[in-house]
Amino acid sequence: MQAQKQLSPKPIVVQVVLDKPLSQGFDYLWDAEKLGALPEIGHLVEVPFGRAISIGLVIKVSAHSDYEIDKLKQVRQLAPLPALDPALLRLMNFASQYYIHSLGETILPSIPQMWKKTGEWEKIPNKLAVLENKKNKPQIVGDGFISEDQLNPDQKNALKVLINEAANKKCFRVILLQGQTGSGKTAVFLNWLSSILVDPCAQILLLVPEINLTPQLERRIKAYFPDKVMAVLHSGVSEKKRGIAWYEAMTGKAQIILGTRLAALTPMPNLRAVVVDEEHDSSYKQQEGTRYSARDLAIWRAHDQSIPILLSSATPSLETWLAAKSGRYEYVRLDQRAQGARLPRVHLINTRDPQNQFSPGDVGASKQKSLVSKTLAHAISKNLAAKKQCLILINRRGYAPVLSCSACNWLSKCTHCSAYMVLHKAGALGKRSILSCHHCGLVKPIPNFCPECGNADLKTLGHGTQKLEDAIEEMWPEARVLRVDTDSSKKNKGAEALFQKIHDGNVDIVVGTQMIAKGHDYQNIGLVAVLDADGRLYSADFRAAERLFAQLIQVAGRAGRAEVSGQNGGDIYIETQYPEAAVYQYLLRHDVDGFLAYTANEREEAKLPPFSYQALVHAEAKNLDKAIQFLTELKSSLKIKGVITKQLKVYDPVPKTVMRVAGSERAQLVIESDNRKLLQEALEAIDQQLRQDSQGRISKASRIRWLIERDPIAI
DNA sequence: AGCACGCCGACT
DNA sequence: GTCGGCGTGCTC
Repeated sequence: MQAQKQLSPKPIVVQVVLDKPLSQGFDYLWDAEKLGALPEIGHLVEVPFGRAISIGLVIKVSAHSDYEIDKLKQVRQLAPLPALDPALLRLMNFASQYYIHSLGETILPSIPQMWKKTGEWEKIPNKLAVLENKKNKPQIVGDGFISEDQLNPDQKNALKVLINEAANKKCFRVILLQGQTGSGKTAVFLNWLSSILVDPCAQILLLVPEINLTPQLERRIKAYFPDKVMAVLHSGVSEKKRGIAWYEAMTGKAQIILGTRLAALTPMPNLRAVVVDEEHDSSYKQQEGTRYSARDLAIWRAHDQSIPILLSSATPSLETWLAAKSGRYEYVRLDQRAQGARLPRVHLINTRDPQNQFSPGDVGASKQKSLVSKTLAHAISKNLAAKKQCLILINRRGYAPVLSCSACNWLSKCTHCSAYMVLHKAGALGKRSILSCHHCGLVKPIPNFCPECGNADLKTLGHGTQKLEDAIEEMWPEARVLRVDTDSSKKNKGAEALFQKIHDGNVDIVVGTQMIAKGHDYQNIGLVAVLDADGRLYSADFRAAERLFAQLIQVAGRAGRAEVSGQNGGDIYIETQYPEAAVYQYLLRHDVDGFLAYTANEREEAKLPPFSYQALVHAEAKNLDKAIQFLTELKSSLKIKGVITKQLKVYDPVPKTVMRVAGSERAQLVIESDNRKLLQEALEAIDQQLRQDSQGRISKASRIRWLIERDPIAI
C-alpha cells in the first residue's frame, strides 16, 4: 500500500531470509534510487516484518514474485557492507541443509552484532574512514619465531611433505598432523602457512578451541608474520573489535584470521589454507542455534574451494585418525619431543589400595588429608622441595557438590533441575556462601537448618576446587596456593592474569579444573595430579573414555615442559579406582595410537560412530511424560511411513541425562544409520513432518519444543 | 520466533 | 460485566 508511487513496469524484487525458524524467504521491493545501489545476493538489509522491523539477507534478485506484487513491502535500508561472497553462501546453504536449520538462522547469527545495529549504518562509512587513518600501530609484539632451518629433522620432514608440488596448484587436501605436546606442531604449520602467505593477497584461517586462544599464540603468529594484518575473532574480543576484524576478513584486508569455531563461518574471499588446531576438541561443536561442527564445516569449505586444510592434534579424534590411517587424509607424524624435552612419567594411584591412603595412625592425619592420597601427598612434598610447581586438577568447581542433612538424608536438590546445588564458600562468587545450580544458575542462601526436618547438622558431600584449595593450604602451609577455575577467573580479570602468575613463578601449587591444562605452556611444572579422574568414565556417553584420554594426555603435556638441558620429564599422578581400565593403561605407555586402535575396535563392534552416523531429536516439555509421548508418537509414525528400515535405526525415547533444567523436562530420540544419505533423508522427512504440526519449533498439539541435531558429540 | 486475534473461565 | 488464559494463524 505504500509502494503506491509510479510502479515502474519492471519492479526489482528481492527475496530475504530472516533469523527465524521459517524455511521460506520473503519478497520485498527494492527502490534502487532510495537505497543508492542495485541489489546483490548476499546484501544485508533492514526490512519491515509483521509489525516489527527485522534484519535479513538477500538470497535472490528478480523482477517477479510469487506473492501479490502490490502487497510487497519495501526494503528500508541497505547495510554499508559488500555482499557476502558466493563461496560463503554455498557454505551457509550446505550448513543449513545438513544441520536442518533455516538459512536465515544459519547466516545471520554468524554476522557480528555491530553490523546488525541498523541505527548505526549511516555513521559507519565515516567511522571506517577514521579507523583507516589511525591504523598501523601494531599492538602485539612478536615472540616465539622458529625459522625453517631451526626446525628439528622431524619437523623439517613434516614440512617437506606439506610443501610439495601439490601445494603449488590449487587443490583440496586434508592433512592430519599428529604429534605429542612439545613436538613442535605449531612451528611446522606456521612455517607451512608462511609458504602460502608468500602470495600477498592470500588469506589463511587458523581455528583454535574456545579456551586455548591466548595472547601467547597471537604473539607467536605476529612473530612469523610481522607485516600481515591479523583479524582475531573470539568471544573475548570486544563486540566492536570483532565487528572490525570480521570486516577486515570479508574485504581481504586481513590475511590471517585467527579465531574460535565462529571464525569458520567468516567471509574470506581469498582463503587459501585452513589450520584446525587441537582438531579433536569438543568446543568446535556449536551447542546452540544451528549446531554445527566448525571442524567439519572447515573441511567442507576447503573441499568446496579446492584448498588444503591441516588438522593438528596430539590425540586426534577417532574420525580423523581413521581417515588418516586409511589414506583418505594425508598423515604427517611428529614423534620426537622437540629439543630434548622428555615425556612425563605416568603414575597410577589405586585409591582402593589402603597402602596409598593415610591411616588414622599416620602423623597429622586429618580430615583434610582424605582429599589427597598419601602417595600423592609425598610426591607433592618432594616436588616442592625440588622448587618445582605442582598442578592439581579436579573436575568440579565450588566447595562441595552437595549439601546433605545428617539426620534425614535431605540433599540440596535444585528446584528447577534434576541436579544438585553446589556449595560455594564465601569469596568465590560473592561475599556470602551460597548454593548454586550449575545448570540453571539458581542461587540460594545456605539454610541454617535442614528444610525437611529442621536438624542443624548439615554436612557437605564430596569436594570441589574450593575445598581442595583449603585442604592443600592446610597441608602445605608454607606453599603459595592459587585456584584457577571459572569462578576465580571471573573474580580476577580473566584467566589470563592467573596464568601469568603461574608463569612468573609466584605460585607453588595450582589447584583447578581442566581449564588450567588448556591455558599456557608453563616452564617449571614438575608434577601434575588428577584427582577423581574416574568421574568422567561413569558417564553414559560412549565418547567419555576418548575425551578423558585426550584430556589426560594434554594435562600430561603440562608436566616437564622445561626444555632446560638435563631436566627430567616431570611426573603425572592419576588417582583412580580402576587403574586397570584401558584408558589408563594406554596412558601409562603414552600410547595414543594403541588407545585409538583399541577404541576404534570397540566402536566398530558396537556399530557406533564413526562406524555409523547419528542424529538426535530433542524434546522439551512441562513434564517428562509429554516429551516422551511426543517422541514415541514420532517414532511410530516413522515406522508407519516406512522410514525405519534395516539400515536406519530409531531407538526408544529416553530422558536426557540431566532431565529437568530450569523448570522444563527433556527427552531425546537417537537415530542411527551407517548410510549418511539415508540418515539425511530421514531427518529432512522428520523435520517436514514436525514442522507441519508445529509453529516454529513448538508443536501445536502438545506444546513441545523440539530440535533436530546432526552428529551430536554427547548422547 | 514473535505477535495479534479470538473465544472461554474466575474475578476486581 | 471484564481481565487474561493460551490455541490458531500470519508474517512478503
